[in-house]
Amino acid sequence: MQDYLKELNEKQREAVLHIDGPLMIVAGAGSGKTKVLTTRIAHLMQNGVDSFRILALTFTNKAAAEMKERIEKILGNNEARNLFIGTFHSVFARILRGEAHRIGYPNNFTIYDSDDAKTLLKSIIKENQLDDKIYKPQYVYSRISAAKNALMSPREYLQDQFAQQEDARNNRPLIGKLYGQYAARCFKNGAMDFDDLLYKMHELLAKHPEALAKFQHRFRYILIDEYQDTNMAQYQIIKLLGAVHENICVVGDDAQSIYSFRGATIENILKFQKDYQGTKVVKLEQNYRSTQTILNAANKVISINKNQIPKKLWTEKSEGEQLKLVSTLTDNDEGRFVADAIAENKLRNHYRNSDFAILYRTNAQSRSFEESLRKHGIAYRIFGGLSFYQRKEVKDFIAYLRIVVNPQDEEALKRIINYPVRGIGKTSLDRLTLTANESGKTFWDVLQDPQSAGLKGASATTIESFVIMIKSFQSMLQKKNAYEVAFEIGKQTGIVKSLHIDKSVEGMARYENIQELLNSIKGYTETPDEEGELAEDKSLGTYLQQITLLTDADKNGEEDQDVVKLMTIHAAKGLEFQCVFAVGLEENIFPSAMSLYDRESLEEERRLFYVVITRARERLWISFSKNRYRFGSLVQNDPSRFIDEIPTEYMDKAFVGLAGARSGGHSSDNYSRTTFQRKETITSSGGSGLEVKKILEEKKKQSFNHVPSNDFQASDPDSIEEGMKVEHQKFGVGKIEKLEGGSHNRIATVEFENAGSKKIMLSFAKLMILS
DNA sequence: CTTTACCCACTTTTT
DNA sequence: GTGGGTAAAG
Repeated sequence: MQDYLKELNEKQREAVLHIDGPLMIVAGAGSGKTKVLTTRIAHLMQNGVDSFRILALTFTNKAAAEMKERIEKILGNNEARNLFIGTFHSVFARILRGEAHRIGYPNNFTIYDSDDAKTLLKSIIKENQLDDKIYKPQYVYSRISAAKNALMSPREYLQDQFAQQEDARNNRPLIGKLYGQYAARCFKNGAMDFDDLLYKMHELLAKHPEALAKFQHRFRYILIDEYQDTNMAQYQIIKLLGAVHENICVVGDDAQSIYSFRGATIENILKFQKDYQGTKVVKLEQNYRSTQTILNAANKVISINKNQIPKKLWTEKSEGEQLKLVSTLTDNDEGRFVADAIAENKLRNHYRNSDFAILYRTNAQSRSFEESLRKHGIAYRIFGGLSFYQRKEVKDFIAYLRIVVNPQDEEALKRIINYPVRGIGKTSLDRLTLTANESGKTFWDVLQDPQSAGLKGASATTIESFVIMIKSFQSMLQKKNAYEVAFEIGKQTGIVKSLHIDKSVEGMARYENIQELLNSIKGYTETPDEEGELAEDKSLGTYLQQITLLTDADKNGEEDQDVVKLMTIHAAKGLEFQCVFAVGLEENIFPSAMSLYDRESLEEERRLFYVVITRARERLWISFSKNRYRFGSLVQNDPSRFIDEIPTEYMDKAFVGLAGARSGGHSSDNYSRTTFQRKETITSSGGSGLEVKKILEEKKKQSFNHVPSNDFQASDPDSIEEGMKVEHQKFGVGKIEKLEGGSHNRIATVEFENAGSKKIMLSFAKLMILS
């Protein structure tokens, strides 16, 4: 038996050894899914399958890169380079780059990211003289996206009763019309949006038998990661590609399906067996990641969902620590708690920064953690959010490159026609657009002849010189490489110079970003071609298509840095960490306010909760805050309903204070209540930075740094009386000032020597009577 | 045509 | 708190 097979358990081996015919692997969280996938590919190659004939599709560039790397390791040679591994979007973009002419697109088509798409939609909405408060670009875009993901053309959309009714009911009956105009404009601009990469790929295969045959032949073995996240379009493409040989292997976990908002449907995983007769099904249920306790909690939570493939994760690992439930008064306190806990656990349990992850529901929640980590001097990195290539200055610069490659690209043109300011204003622009739309010419064509749009004098001449400049860049492309052209653009437009002069903090950051962009182009042009890449070249066009599909999370090379990682739960899927902070567990945030009204989306939120729990190997904190700033004003939320779904036996509630008490009535479960509230003393005191720091340090001491005495033992709460001297595990020594309330929820006001005055619920707090 | 000053809507999650 | 869009002033 080959070495690589010895490292697998029985089930995993079963999956790897299956070579021909459809295979579905139901892989629970942490069950070694990537290992199986990579080992199976290596095994195929060991058994004589040509590496050029294997296609593996993932959802993130990172997952693809990791797979490639691991296969290389198993094989110990360069054969893995020939594999076709990538995201759905990047693989299809690459294929379309070679085949686009068949469907009437230029091969150097532009890829619109969602910003470009929304900008274009906005102008179309305006042109139709519709109110963009009713026809919100975002909303229209998501409707169009849904249509494309369901492989519905504009014409079909207009004929589809369900879609029409839906739009009529929402008082937006013209979406179908907008969809048609949008698609036409994209086509005219030589541009595809993200969804088009799937939609057009399907069109290519469905309408062009010779192309279909070519790729059916080329890809003898197809593997798909995260199958539960595929949508209709992806499903149909795979079906077409695999129709002849049916050597399709899908890996998925219905419990981790969290992308239905993007058109993903669990249906795909559920109907796989029906579509492919004789599918072999392998279930991977042994978890190699988390402790027993974490797994128990996760199993319990997910069992509440109705729709799922039954499975039960188990582990040989030890029980481990309880989950720690934390409540704080404000979001800033939450940030401080997490930073404190990281500092403490690094010392006490010898963790490194990189062992920690802070995972939240929305990107906007990162702020308080950034602040507190910075104050503690703990290195961190935020993943997600705005990608480098989406920053304004970078996009502006890239717009020039886009024009040079594809002058039909109207969005890019409009973006930079007056950047830097050269005196082509709104009035001229409107005229040009109007003329272009009326004559059916492209925007670029109209620019060639500004007089035809009724422009004369200064505006006409500036446009003429703009066109000449762009044309000179285009001709440069013949003789010079991408980097040299980009450099010239930066120089001749004056962009680089003007950013260099700007000495404000933002200005300097922008300058650096442009330099980084130039460096990245340089790096790209100078890296030699990889062997076996299909239709791969080092042109500017390829570069542009690639970077549009890049996310911030994909930035490589910085992975081994010892930093705390901050990201959304979505972004954390597929990753694991020793210690995880699941933060912001509050109603309206997690579960999100948008998901509260139907079972389906609430179950998806619960799967998201399942995902965050199962990211943790050893320790897991779950935190919520009573108050939180949103849009600059304070809002209050109840603790998330999901907290109640974890059995109390798995939870340590030592960090839950009065601050977390429910205000609503549906509390079924009491949290232990050691008081954990602190008054905000430093908010707007206007003191110097140094003073603020001092106060912060003082506060830190007060709240966490008391080490309980060795013989600490909680006394019977009923025997506590006013005036007694007591010790608290966290707050230290204090004196009982006052007792209130009845026998079951007596509240004591305690004056602590170091921590100030606290209100404490006696039935839950652990106090030891000293005298 | 460009700059400035206010106003508002904005927060799910991403290739 | 922010960023983008609009209206009025320069």
